[in-house]
Amino acid sequence: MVNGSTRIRILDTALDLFGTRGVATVSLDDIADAVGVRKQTVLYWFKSRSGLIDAVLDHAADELLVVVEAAIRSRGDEPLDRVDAVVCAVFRPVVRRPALLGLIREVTRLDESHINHLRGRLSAVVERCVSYLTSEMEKGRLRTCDPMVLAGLLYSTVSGTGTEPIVLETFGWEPNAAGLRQVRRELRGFVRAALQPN
Amino acid sequence: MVNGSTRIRILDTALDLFGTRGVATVSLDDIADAVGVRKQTVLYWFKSRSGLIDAVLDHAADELLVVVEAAIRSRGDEPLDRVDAVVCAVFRPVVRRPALLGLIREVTRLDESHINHLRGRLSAVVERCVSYLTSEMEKGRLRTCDPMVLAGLLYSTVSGTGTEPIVLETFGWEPNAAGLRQVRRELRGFVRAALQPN
DNA sequence: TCACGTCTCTACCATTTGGTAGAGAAATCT
DNA sequence: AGATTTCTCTACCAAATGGTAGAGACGTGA
Repeated sequence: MVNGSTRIRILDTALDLFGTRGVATVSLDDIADAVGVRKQTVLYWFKSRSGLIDAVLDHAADELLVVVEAAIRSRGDEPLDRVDAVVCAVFRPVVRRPALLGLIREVTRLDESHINHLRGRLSAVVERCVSYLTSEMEKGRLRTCDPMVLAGLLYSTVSGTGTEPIVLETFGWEPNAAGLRQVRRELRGFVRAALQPN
Repeated sequence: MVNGSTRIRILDTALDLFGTRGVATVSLDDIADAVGVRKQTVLYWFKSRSGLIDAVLDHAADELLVVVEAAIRSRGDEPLDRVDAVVCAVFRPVVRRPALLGLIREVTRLDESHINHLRGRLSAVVERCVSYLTSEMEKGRLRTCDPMVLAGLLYSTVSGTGTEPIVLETFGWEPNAAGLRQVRRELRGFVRAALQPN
């Protein structure tokens, strides 16, 4: 019988640490300590630090894909509603699992092999989003612009909002449940306004 | 006479490395090598790594403040134009000095003392922006919403777009001069649409 | 019972890191 | 000229890091 529990606990803990503190600042010892195990146990389950990183990225991509796919299918025909659903879906981990988006954002700091690894996992959703935006623009139901860059802008806005509480605090925001609801409300309004057909 | 040249070269190089590769992944040796000097020379000019980080943050804040202040004053009365000018101003370093925004974004990965240091340097502009947005909303010349959170959203959108070329590439974007102009055009349109009074 | 695979451990290693101590060259001041 | 300050260097060091080697505990199937 394969004992998955230790492996999964390592994966979960690593995701949290990588996502909140940044991949580069987290050592194998940090992860092992947090799990309550020795570093060599981590290296038993994952053959190197680099292998662990890839596994954690997979883990994160899985979580994110499930969430997004569900949201894309959820609501009716109107594109503004559908984008809104995706925004809400992506924002949910901000509350429930702050490390998730933080980890995705780490992509800029990883080296090429890890970047390509993650890209491979996410490219399907990305393409779906872009082609969806394209078709809705052609129907005149979204503000006309470059759908590819628009997708990037949407990503930046949502992920930035979710991963940079410190910046929001600088703007005077208070990090609590009410504050988060407020941010989500404004985020939805912002995106809706930005996409409104003209 | 104080020889500023070595000090300044260290500061500039450190800003570039910290901003592009992330503060945590850059060692004093990396910086020294890039400057063409020994690590101990770096430690002569800055009493510790932490001190260097603060100095680099100051350096970055200075550059950014000049740019933003000029833009705020530049254009006429219409708030959409003025915000547009600031967006363009902040986007300029993306081309000219990509590390600058990247470094500011590193704030989430720094420890509290550095965060507060940077906050102190930027709080004045931040407050000005928020109170400007507030007053224009009251006059009905911007879409009404929470100005504080809006400022954060604008920051996220612009900085994310500028600092995550890798993500944009995943969306199919090509990183060259034409691509950057395209991104800037879309960014301006996006922000304008999002702020349009309703 | 015995062999085998699973799982975590102790012990160790080479490399890299931030940082200290202090020497020596060169410019500047008296 | 002699003294002092400015600047960069060589030579170290202790701690932390990713990784290897291999032992021991444990359960399972033959």
